Amino acid sequence: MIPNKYNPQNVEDKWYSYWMEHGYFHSTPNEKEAYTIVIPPPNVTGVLHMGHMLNNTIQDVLIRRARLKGFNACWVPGTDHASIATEAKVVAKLKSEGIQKEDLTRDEFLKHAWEWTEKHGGIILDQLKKLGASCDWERTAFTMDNDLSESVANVFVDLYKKGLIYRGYRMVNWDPEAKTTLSDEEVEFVEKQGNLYYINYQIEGTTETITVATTRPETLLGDTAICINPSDERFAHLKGKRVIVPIANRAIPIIEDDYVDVEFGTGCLKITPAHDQNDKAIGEKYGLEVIDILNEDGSLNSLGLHYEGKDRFTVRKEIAKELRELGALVKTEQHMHKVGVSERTKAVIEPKISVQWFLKMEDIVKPALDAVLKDEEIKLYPKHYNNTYRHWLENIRDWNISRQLWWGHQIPAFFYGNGMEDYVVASTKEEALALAKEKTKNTQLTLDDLKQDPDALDTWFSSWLWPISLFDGIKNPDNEEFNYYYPTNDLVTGPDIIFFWVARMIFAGYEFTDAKPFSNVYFTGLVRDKQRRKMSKSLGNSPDPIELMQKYGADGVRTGLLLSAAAGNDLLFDEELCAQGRNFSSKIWNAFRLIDGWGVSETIAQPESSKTAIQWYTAKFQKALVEIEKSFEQYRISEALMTIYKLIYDDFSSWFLEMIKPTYQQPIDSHTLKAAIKCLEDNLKILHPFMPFLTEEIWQHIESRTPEEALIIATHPAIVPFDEKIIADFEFASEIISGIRKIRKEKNISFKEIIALSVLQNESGGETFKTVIQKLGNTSEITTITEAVEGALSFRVKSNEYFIPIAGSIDVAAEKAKLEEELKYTEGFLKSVQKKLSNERFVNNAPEQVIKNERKKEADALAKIETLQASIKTL
RNA sequence: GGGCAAUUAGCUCAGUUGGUUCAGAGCACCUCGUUUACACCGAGGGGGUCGGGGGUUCGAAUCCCUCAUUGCCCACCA
Repeated sequence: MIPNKYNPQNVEDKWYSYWMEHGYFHSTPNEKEAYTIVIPPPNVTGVLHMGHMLNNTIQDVLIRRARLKGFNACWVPGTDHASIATEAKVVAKLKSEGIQKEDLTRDEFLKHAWEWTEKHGGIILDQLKKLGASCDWERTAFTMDNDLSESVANVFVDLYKKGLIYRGYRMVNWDPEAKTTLSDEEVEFVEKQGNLYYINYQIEGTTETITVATTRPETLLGDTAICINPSDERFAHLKGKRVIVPIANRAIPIIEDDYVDVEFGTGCLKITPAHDQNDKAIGEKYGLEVIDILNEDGSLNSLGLHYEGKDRFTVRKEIAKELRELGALVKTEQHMHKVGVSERTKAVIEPKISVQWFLKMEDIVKPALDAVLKDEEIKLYPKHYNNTYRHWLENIRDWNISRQLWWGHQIPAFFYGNGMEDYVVASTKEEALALAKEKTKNTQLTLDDLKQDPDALDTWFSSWLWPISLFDGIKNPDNEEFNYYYPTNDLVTGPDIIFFWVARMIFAGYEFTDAKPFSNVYFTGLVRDKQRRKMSKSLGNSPDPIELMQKYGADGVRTGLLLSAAAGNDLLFDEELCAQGRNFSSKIWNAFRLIDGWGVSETIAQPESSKTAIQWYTAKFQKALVEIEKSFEQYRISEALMTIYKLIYDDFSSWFLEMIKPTYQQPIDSHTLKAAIKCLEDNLKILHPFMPFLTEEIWQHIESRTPEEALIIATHPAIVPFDEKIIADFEFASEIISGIRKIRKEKNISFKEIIALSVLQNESGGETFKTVIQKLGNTSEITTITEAVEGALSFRVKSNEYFIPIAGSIDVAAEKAKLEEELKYTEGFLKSVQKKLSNERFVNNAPEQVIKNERKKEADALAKIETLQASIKTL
């Protein structure tokens, strides 16, 4: 009836459906305390990778544990529309069909995008089900759901009214590939080998030249000044003069500013306000003209003269060539520098001046700083992320929230005229009309006169509301669900989105709800391969999670991942880990089969050894429980799992079951069996968060249970006081058993052969386990003796000496050598202890307890030496 | 250029206020074992001068200084 091998494939789907069917994942507010997690929403069209596996396994462990501990556990799943990423995919797909985005209207494009979303969306959520994720699927959300979209619009309007959102003509990051602006956080810097070009500019009206060093010669067409340091003697005579821009043949002024570093390059800088952040600042300071020479796609416009229509990188090469031909290029040098690229498209970012929407950050971050750093309302794990967090918040700049994209939340600003200021901000077009009428005093305005800003909002401008908007806390802040589930408890995510998402959620929490969005943030590490390389599609080093789960079972993969996921460290993934997880499943399965196979007798008495075994395991289990609790408090989840792993593998299977195991084909007494099943069940409960499928399967095999008795909603074992002494005594006993086993092995004595054991006792230890030692060592009753046994094999535990007489001769010389070695070591040990004790300063300064311990060590060593010497003499 | 973290057994990591059990765990490795839950196993075993150097202390993996290496984050030097 019970299969020999545990087969996850047959079991996992069965239990997942069972749990779903009975609504165990679904949560509604009740009298219990809530425990809430919101999922970091994966990209709607994404597929599951190992990072998701780790992340969501941890969340599921936390949620399942909370459920067992009696909380009303609610894990809200969902997906993110991922503006840039999804739009890029749709554009690429259309392109492959010969359709250009530019040829479509916004509505047509969005129709394609929604089709794409519906086709690919949610795959990842189904994959999470395979993992066992116990999300409340009835709450599944999407950042572009109506409610969530309305929340975004409302928040925009609110911030605008508060004066925190403004429209500004600023230098922003331009992605020529995606043709949109990006926030500073979406730009990453990569080191690239480039050239430093030394270019001569002729001083107007002379033949003299001045040399400028630049990495971007193509921007020379947009130059509107040359800048020198006012204290630079070399150029003193050029002050107030003008230079001719090569190729463009325009005259531009030479200006002076301290900003210029005399040491770098030629000490002379060309100023292109349209294409460089610093140049723009200088340009504004000196009222310089702005000449923007680039198109949206990074090609040159008509101001690029004969280079019009050519890409900026092509122009860079060609312009260098032309300058060389003109004799204006003095030299080029290789130059390593950091180049900003788009986090999404990897295109080199172009600084560009344009009118965009910004969110003022200065005030909004204030409560978020204290919440984490001062009040510890929100705790980050590992804690050192506090530093990163602080640094970012203290140096934050205004957030550019507008994107020149269609896929996303369209900005709720409506233009009624062509002027910069001819707009109103409102969450609906109707409200906008009313506002516009009021503002313009023009009652003739109609809806058709209003044109909504075509831009969409940054994706993160919706996800920062996630923990709030999921419970409708923006539009309807007093609703029951929001009051019940919010603030959420734990957030599990990667440190790579600490700025994008985590920090901004904290801002939003305090700004819109006056409360923290969550209490704890657990940052997982990155999943890498064995060689520490990041997992990536291009390297092909990322295993398919679904295949892994088919091979090792979801429980096996979960366990494998978590076993090596030390808190806050990167995880070096190795398929071997999953094998370890699967082996652990088998081990538990077999332990269950053993117990299940025992016949039971109501009449036979409970052996002493079994009684002891149960007392001991009960204590041991409690001790583990305390450790596990502590590990969870610190989010050391891998340590908690390891504690359970060792408890079940070593203490339960290797020791406990062997202690109580009846002789072959004999029944077990009913007391012991009952207790053993109770122990097994407790094991299943604490393991369930990690290995939900296997544990539920065994749980239901043990006896038939009603849906109300399912393991997933069972009651977690409580921590109660336990007997420390019996645990210590077992340690002693286990050393005796090991000693016996070692001798059996060395001398090739079969385990079936009963041996006699006697002890020369100097200290107590292992007494409680007398019958256990007999059973597991297969020895006769242990006799206490007063003199060493001649011609017997011996071993020592602490200062006790144990003897096993064996038939036939023993190798006296070898035994003697062994004993002498042990003696030598003990004498050395004694010497070091005595040296310590004879040091007056040690005796005077060390705490009493420490000295007492040293004295005990000394006494033990002396006793041991005595027994060793006696044994050697006997030989 | 600034900041943070790490460096302990072949690998991945524990090591809480310096002092029993402080040199540990899991995996890997070696030996033996087809014993009646499990070879996806059992029993036993080997393996580290705690990155280098210096200092504080009776005592340092643990505290201080310094150097080295690695990783991460941040920063407008053309």
